[in-house]
Amino acid sequence: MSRKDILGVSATVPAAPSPHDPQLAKSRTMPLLGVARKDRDPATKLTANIGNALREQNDRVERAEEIERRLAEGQAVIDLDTNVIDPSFMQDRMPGDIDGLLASIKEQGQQVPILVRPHPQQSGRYEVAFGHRRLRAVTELGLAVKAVVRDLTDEQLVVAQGQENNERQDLSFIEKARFAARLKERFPRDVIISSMSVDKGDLSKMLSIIEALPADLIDAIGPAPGIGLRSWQELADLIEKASSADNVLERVLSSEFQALQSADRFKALIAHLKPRRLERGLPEVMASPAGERLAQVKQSKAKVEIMIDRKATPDFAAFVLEQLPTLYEAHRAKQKQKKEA
DNA sequence: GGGCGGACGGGATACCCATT
DNA sequence: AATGGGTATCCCGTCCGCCC
Repeated sequence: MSRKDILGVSATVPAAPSPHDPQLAKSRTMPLLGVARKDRDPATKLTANIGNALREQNDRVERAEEIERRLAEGQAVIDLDTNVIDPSFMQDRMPGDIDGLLASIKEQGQQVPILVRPHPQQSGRYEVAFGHRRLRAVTELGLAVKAVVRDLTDEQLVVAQGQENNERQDLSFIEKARFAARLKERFPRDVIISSMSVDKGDLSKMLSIIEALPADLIDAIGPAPGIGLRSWQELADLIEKASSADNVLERVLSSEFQALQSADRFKALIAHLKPRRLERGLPEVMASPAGERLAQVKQSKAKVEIMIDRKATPDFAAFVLEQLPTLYEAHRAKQKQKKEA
């Protein structure tokens, strides 16, 4: 699968704009430090006694130049004060446990930088494209955060955020689905598909699940790692069919449910909502009058599956197959008789 | 009899395609 | 765009044969 290397920080294809890059040529202000570049012509140098204030200013210019040089080389990782960083306008992850991350950063420092962009409305501030959890951990530890700064459009920001999530693959299905639903409020489907690397069919299902399930119910269940599309779809179907007396949300918020892990909470809810085995119709297991297990029967709207255990009744399966055409003929004859009657 | 490793099957998910 | 369904793949539990 080919992905846009929007970050320009890929190990194999480093983004290294040329010095004539129009992007660089036009950036004569330095958003990283909020200062404008002063041309250091000889006349400036002659004012040797210009005082500490100007010297400090030039120091900042030097540092900004260094940062811009490293940015141009696609490898700039800078330390930023966490107070000047805002979360992405597009939240993706439900609040979760960051203890492991905290311990790792405490021991080894922040190994992987976060990606930020200059805040589109407030100069001197930044917005996170990805690395929200790392930012939280570093903030809790009271450290400066290592960050890569990129000028990103809204679209690029969410694509970057989505791609990072996909590469980590630790976002649960429902978190991805919610992220997709949030993206849908602002972006066309093709942007969402490219951001999240999802199939359009799956995207459609994700969005319908989010529409079908009350937001507070999803919050109460939590991220439910390991629970995928089909399970959530099953829940949405069950919720739709649930009687009004069945106060599902209340049930999930009960202390009994909340004591469980998120995924177990989900499973418990499914078990709670699933109709008990039907009294009517064919039994799940067909048995002979003597109690011998003959076959297992699964029924759905579209089909009936009969599974015969070859070990238990070795010749029975072959016999049934052999008899099917005869049975069908008998069935047709019966239908014919009914019509004529 | 107990322990171990490979084969196997079932369940769940991801990916994909066809149809409406 | 929505929906339904098929296939591939992975994971996990169970079974079975082999060895000690």
